[in-house]
Amino acid sequence: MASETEENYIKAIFKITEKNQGAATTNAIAHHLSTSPASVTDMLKRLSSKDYFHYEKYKGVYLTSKGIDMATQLIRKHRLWEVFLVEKLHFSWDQVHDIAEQLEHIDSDELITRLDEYLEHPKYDPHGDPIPNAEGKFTIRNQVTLHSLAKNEKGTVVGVREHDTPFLQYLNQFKIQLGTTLQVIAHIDYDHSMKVIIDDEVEHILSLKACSNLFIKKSII
Amino acid sequence: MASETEENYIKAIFKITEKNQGAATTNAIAHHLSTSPASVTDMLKRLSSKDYFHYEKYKGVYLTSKGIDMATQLIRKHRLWEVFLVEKLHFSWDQVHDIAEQLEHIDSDELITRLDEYLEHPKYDPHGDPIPNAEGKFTIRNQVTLHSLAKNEKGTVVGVREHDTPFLQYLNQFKIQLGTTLQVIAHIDYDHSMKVIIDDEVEHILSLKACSNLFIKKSII
DNA sequence: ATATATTTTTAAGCTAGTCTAAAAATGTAT
DNA sequence: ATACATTTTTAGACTAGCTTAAAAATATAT
Repeated sequence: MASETEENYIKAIFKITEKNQGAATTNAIAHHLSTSPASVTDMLKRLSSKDYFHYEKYKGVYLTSKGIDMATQLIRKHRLWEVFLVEKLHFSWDQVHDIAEQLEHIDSDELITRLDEYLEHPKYDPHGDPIPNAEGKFTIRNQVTLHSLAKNEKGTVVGVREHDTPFLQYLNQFKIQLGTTLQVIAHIDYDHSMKVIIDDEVEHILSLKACSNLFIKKSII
Repeated sequence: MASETEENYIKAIFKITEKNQGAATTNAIAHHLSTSPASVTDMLKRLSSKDYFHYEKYKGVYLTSKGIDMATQLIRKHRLWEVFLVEKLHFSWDQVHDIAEQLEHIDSDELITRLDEYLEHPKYDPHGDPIPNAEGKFTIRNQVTLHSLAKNEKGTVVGVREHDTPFLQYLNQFKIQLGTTLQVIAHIDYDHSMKVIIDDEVEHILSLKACSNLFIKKSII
């Protein structure tokens, strides 16, 4: 059985390669796990016998299918727990990450099977991220960033790119959550911010940063 | 923050002293945690600076009120998770111990507060053990062992002394669970087993061992 | 009270995971 | 192509937690 640390390394490598296309570098892993590059090198060497990834000195690392499987199951567990925390225990979407980070390491297949069933097989977590099924398959969805919408185009919030508390609380403040409808009033050239109507009611200006981190499903108008 | 190992030591000491009246010995702790006596001595020495217990060479160990608080909170978390697993995820009472053993180490006060509320503040876990409230107070109940009931006396199953799977499955086989009513037909002198009527329907013979591990709330007849 | 058995502690050493500091390799700019 | 900057690896050392084997202390039986 893999240790918690081991699992965190595999998940970090998965997330980095997913974002960067190409091998996960020592520095990137160290940064992701808030540890030193020396510790990472050390760990990569020690774990490379377990066939979760290929490691060659100075070349970074990429997961084998065994490693991808493990990472996918961890993501499944993390996201199911997040659904539980929000849907059943009424946490808000900015409070659940750290707790799910612990819960994802609980070791019981039966538990996850039953939790998934209890939650009625959710396809997306409270941030709109897809939850892989027991076979590791993600449900892909048509989505674009708010920023890419043209003037007058309309859509529904289906996800957020970043999960950090400040961003989520910024959205809370505008009452923007999953399912909120947004319509573009204007692109402001000066700073690339956008004027939008939220839920057909109030008008607000959202920053470039916020607009590129909001995932939207376009409405057919 | 206390490590998982540390928490397990404190809980072990609590359970041993609770059962034995008096200090928890090195051997007893080692046995409880399936580790060597040498490891225990080592750990007791290292942890004794943290004020969870008093330690004197060759004298065993007993918890301070700080240690008792920690143990009580751990027991609270364990038992609340067991209720969740049985009530919400429909595990049976013989399947939940190992999973709760992991879940009890999740570190979040808010999580436990909300879980307790979600479960509607249960007073007892699926084995009939009392769940301490947030202040650490246990709800005591009038109970006796089945073995102590006299001929013709009647009562309701409210708890089990041992939680091991074989015993719980032995009870499943007779459809004995929390709430089941039992009436004593006869004490059998030869081996101290008992003849009982289960839920006013079927008659069975239960062994001495089983009878001393079943907690009963007597009915007023 | 002495011998024997049991319990506890000490000593030495192992693994997982971490660190800092220095050395080596790689990448980049002129 | 050389010099400089960055990244990665190596080396040595630390902590938490564990082990076995032997020594010391305590308990028990005659």
